[in-house]
Amino acid sequence: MHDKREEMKCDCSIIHEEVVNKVRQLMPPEEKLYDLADLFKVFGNSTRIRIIWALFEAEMCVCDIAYLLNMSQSAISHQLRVLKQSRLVKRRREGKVVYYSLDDKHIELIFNQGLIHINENM
Amino acid sequence: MHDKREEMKCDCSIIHEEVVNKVRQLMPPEEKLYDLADLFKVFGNSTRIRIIWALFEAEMCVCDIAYLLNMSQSAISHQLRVLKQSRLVKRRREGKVVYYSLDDKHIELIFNQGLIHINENM
DNA sequence: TGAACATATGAGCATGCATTCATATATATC
DNA sequence: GATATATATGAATGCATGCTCATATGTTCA
Repeated sequence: MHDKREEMKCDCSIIHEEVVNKVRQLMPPEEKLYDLADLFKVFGNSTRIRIIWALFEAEMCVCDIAYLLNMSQSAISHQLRVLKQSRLVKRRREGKVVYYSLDDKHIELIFNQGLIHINENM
Repeated sequence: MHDKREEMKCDCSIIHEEVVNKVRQLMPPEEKLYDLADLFKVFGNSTRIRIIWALFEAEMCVCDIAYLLNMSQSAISHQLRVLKQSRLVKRRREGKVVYYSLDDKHIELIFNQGLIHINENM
């Protein structure tokens, strides 16, 4: 039997064990928090943010987006792939052209809350 | 006088100039979108997400958080620094111990929207 | 003052990620 | 089928970032 402390990565003594235990119970499952971080990771890039915001206003093809954001077609295409994999956008092919649009109703709410934060705190 | 196309980074012809112009007008200023991406970047890391969520439940010291998340004191301290710089947490010193708590009312709304997204889409 | 403890921080390292470049795929038109 | 155009994608590259390790700072107490 060895002391619990020896197993700990945190190299300090626990100070408020009761608080920690309470918090541990109240927190969402680890897995959810990892998923949440992954979602925000997608939003944490200005190119993707700008693509998403552009798609709030209208469905657009890859070329439109690249022109709008003044970036290469390839760069946009790579990022659209990321957004597609996160199921945030959907595509529709019409001949040679592929149109992208948003595939989620919550994004706008999340973004608007984010903007409120920014406008009040910076 | 040279063709507008030659200045473009996107190596394709524009297809829907009207749509692009409309969208350009409707989008928030570039700067806001960069700030928004920066905010989400902070949330896009599972350690920071877990710290923030823990602080929803109670004020805690660095040591508590490190123990709760089973991470080193140094790692937590570095991340608290990031959160502090983004004005998401505030600190209060009491002797040797520094207590951290949330410094923002919007975070919870943003996170809850994020969770709604995750729960419906995964 | 000096020892003990909580926290902060700089440097180094390893990994992740966004873009570019070259090229492949898909579709339409001749 | 051959060409042109829109999009997709793999590899390479350069930069950002999260953690560790060592150490500094700040505070208490003897």
